[in-house]
Amino acid sequence: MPDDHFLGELPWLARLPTEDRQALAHRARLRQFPAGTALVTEGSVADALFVITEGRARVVVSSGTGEEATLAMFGPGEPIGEFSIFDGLPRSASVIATIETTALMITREAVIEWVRARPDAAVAIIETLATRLRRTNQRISDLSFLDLPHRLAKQLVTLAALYDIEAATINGSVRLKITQGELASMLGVSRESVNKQLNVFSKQGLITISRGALTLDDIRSLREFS
Amino acid sequence: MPDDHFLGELPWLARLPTEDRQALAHRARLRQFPAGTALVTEGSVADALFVITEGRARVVVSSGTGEEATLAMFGPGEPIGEFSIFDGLPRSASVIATIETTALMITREAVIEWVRARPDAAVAIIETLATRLRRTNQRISDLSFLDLPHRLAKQLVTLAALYDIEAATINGSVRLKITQGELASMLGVSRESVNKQLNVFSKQGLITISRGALTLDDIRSLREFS
DNA sequence: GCTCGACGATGAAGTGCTTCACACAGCGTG
DNA sequence: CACGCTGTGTGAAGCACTTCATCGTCGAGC
Repeated sequence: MPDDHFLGELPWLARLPTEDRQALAHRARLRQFPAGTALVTEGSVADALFVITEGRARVVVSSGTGEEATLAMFGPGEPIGEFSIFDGLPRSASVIATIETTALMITREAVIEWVRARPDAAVAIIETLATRLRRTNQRISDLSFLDLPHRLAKQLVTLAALYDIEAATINGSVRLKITQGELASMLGVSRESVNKQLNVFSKQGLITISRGALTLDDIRSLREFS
Repeated sequence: MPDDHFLGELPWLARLPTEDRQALAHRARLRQFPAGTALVTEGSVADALFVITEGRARVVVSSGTGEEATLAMFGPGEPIGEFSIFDGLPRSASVIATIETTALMITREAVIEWVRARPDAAVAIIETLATRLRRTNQRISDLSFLDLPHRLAKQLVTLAALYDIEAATINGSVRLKITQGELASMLGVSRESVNKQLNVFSKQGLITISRGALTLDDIRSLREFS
């Protein structure tokens, strides 16, 4: 049985009584997703909610012509697919594990039933949706106000904060396991542009580039640049 | 006292029992906002939720350098500031009435108290947040996949659908009361670019341009173009 | 062990949008 | 009525990013 301890650590559930969390944990099943596989696929009907326990996943939409844009990145503790659960509409995006990922899966009926009986839980969910909406709005304003160099710097700093929890933080520098193509998809620009700007940062000594990964050497400078 | 009838017509409240709606209406106060005035201002603390009864408002964020981007447009029936109410964080954007607008104002405490006692209401709010999140995500993917002409066409069609409810729909054509500058701010491009593309549409006979307004003459063509 | 695909690097050419500069029309107001 | 403000119209120049083309490199799989 999936541990209730984990659910207890989630900020958005922490203040609920233990018995409530247990009731939810009771109905959850732990599932594994190898890197590159989809937790949910665009267009399908929402039949479950996921909570990542380990790993990382990205939310992607794809255009008609095969391009894809990354809407968000999720790490441990973050719920996925909350809203498709509630409004019953087909999933508006796919969620793909970028690395080996495990997630708690809770069926739609279980969640709805659980929430209906617990107003406080509903408020908790409203809050997560609220912060998500804030983030998304922030992204839109970034897209319209900031140029590539600043968006890239900001994204790197944000990712660093996300990774910080688990990834190796050696001597103030953070290593991000991410490809330039993935970054491009997050920023809404071409892979080549990302590459060129990364090399600029690299020459400034802010980062070092390696295959499939980046090391942020001077996060402070990156942050104040962004 | 603000009418409960109006609340009853809101899709996201319609299925609640009348007494619940009345309880909410009881705590609401009707307020007027002349065109150009702010219902809420960026950075302030959220102390109330608004539901537009008449008029229209746009959600704007402003960059440091005075530019502004429009995140969303809201018409009658749509709740504003739901999430700042719940997460307690300062408002992340301003909401400005584009035309004379009246809205029901309900204090933060009243809403929270009301929701806590009504799980179904919470679910209703979750649903509105969900659809809003969908819209926002859609916007991001539009921003990264579509160029100006297509985004513009799409925006016009969307606005037409919004206005359709109330505005004059004469002979299949819809008149939008909006300036080119406002459109530019919604699309994240310059006013000049919007102007040029509008003239292209105009020469194609799809729209006619007038001061402070547009008339969509061939919505079907616009829609299939977008 | 060799091939193939994914990833990174880089330059040249093209383009979509911006910025700037200005001109003009409608409309409210002193 | 003249003035100013707001909104529209338009061209020239600039630039940020794209597209295309090519190359090197690493790692995985037959």
